[in-house]
Amino acid sequence: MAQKAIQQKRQRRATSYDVARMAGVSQSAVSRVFKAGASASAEMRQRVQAAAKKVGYRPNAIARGLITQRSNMVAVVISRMTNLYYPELLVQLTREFSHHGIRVLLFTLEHEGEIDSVLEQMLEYQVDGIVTAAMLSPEQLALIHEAGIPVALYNRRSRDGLASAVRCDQEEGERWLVTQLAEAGHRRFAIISGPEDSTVSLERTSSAMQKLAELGIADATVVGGDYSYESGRSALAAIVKQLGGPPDAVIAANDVMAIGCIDAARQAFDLPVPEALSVVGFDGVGPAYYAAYNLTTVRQPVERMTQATVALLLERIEDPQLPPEERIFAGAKIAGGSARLLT
Amino acid sequence: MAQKAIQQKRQRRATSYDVARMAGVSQSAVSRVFKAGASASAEMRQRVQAAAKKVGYRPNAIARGLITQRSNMVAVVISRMTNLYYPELLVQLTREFSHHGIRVLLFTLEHEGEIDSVLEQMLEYQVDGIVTAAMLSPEQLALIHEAGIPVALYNRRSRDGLASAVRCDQEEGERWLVTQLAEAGHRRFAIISGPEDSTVSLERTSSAMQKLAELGIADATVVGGDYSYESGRSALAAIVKQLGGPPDAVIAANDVMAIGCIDAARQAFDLPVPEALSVVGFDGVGPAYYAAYNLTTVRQPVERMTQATVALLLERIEDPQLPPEERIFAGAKIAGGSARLLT
DNA sequence: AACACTTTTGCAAAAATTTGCCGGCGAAGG
DNA sequence: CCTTCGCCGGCAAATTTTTGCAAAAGTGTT
Repeated sequence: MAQKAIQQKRQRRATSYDVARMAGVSQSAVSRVFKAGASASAEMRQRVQAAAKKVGYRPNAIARGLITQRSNMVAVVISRMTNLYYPELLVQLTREFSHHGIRVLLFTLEHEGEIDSVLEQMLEYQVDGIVTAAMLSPEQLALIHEAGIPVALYNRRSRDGLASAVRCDQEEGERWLVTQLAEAGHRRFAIISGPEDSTVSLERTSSAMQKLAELGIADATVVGGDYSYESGRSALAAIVKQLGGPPDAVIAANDVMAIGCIDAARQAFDLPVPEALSVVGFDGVGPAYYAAYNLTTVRQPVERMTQATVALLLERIEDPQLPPEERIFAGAKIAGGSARLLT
Repeated sequence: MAQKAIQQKRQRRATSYDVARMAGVSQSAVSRVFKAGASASAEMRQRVQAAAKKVGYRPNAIARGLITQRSNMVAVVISRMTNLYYPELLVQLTREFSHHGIRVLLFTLEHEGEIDSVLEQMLEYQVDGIVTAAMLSPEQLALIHEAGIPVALYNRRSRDGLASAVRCDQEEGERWLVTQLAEAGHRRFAIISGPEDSTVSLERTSSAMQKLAELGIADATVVGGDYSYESGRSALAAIVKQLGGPPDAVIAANDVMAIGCIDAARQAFDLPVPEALSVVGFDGVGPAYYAAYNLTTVRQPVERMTQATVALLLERIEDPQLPPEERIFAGAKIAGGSARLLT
């Protein structure tokens, strides 16, 4: 009743032992040949590499991770929104990390509640570090800190100094936008905010309002959006309704809503932009530069920010004693054409 | 000369042994408690879980992967373009995989050459499967197949039957677009293609040309683009120059170039769209629906496609004997308003 | 040839799990 | 009371590497 051939379910991958046997050396010799700075004679190197090529040997990163206590993986956590508004972020992060021999384990968040399970998973996988563009609670940060894993927050403030942070100076950006608008004579302002649970949106809107107040403009109308195009459109309708007419300027918490607002102004309200209504955004995403919008906005220097994120995290992986650090980048001020400005 | 305190560089994580000692059971008992369907008495389960919580124990996925020969990770390979044009893809893939207890190891490609090193890395990390939205050469596919790792191609044809594939029926989509345009009376056609090394673009343009030929329209002008907004703009200029005037309709290989083309038409050439020029795209990305463009296009059913991708791959991870499969999804036909169509 | 070196290489332990096997134990059946 | 059965839990092997230690081999100097 013997089976014709016992089909191995998955052919065994060649291990360093196989290579060693074939090359007539010890297993540790094989290991040393594949380890960068280890000592091995030219001849042995030769023999081992030949044998390795023949059997298609490749060191097993999992086993290496187990013994060295370094997985060479970092976790990157993004939310749906993050990816939608900075599609480049992931590509750049991944590329930058890979230049340093680090792989990216990706986690995405749909709802806030998911984060605990995601956190659990990251820790199980022994990631060497964590980059997060989503909100972590102080408890969660503490848990990670406890585990001795360095964290870099992307576009979030590090409240309790347990994590490094890289962010764009949104306050300065909003102040610039408001100042420019005010100097050009705009008086009736409306603000379209982002989702309530977005700290990014909160910071942008409150910075704008603060600057408005400083300039003696206190009665800006605020309506809530959710960062989406559609919400930018409907926000303008809500604003017009509340004000009984169009404002002079709309400050949107991101570019996509600003674009929605512009489309609504032109289409639904017959308000030419910027002649009858100025609209400004924030981010500097691709569509902001489309000729139809040519947005007045502040662009985040995503590339420099990701580089800083990676650098900060790698330093702290090398030396866990290093204290957290915060790096703030000025946004690029884009005058654009969606707002009437002086000069 | 003794140091005050030997600072441990990274506090040792608790292992199953620690938990076992604390709970007064064997290490294998701990393992069984954390393994889903394993037998363990209620009392022991209790004790172990209490001890685990106390010391903050978490199973080590790396060690587990080593012994079970399953990393529970899949590699996802995207290129810069992929991410820029389907920012949702990654989020959805990751979410879908995570529902099945699988983590995503992300690899991004900048240049074609990188893929060999990336491939090497994926194999070293013992991924259970691979999803790629970038081109793999037959040799590379063969190499992966050799290693016994199932592959799912996203929006690519599986040429030699070594990999499963999920794709959008671009041919049918382009034929629909061309037919609609022709029936509405357009005669002078221009095509903006994508990058030369994009199989996606190649398929789209050649399908469109083929259908044009079928309808007796043979002399469509083709100019090359690179999928970018800017290239859509300049492509229109090139077309007008070549034709000595505007065509009746432009078929762009993707939405972003279609948008660039529309902006160029309106701004640089004073051609109202769709009155003086019809423009169609492909993909159904976010900006395509902005009121300023309201693109006539074919939308890829990204969500259903990612679900199919994940399902296909998981099946083949469970049972490597399963033959590759190809799943083709019809695109959603969006009549839009950037082209003059009948009805 | 003896000595003091350095470089190379093998041995074996260690990393944290999973899992086959087997013994113990209580319950059920005869 | 003795078997039989099933469940539970311990033992120990296995997974693939890295690396400290020590032996071996090589180099150069007197």
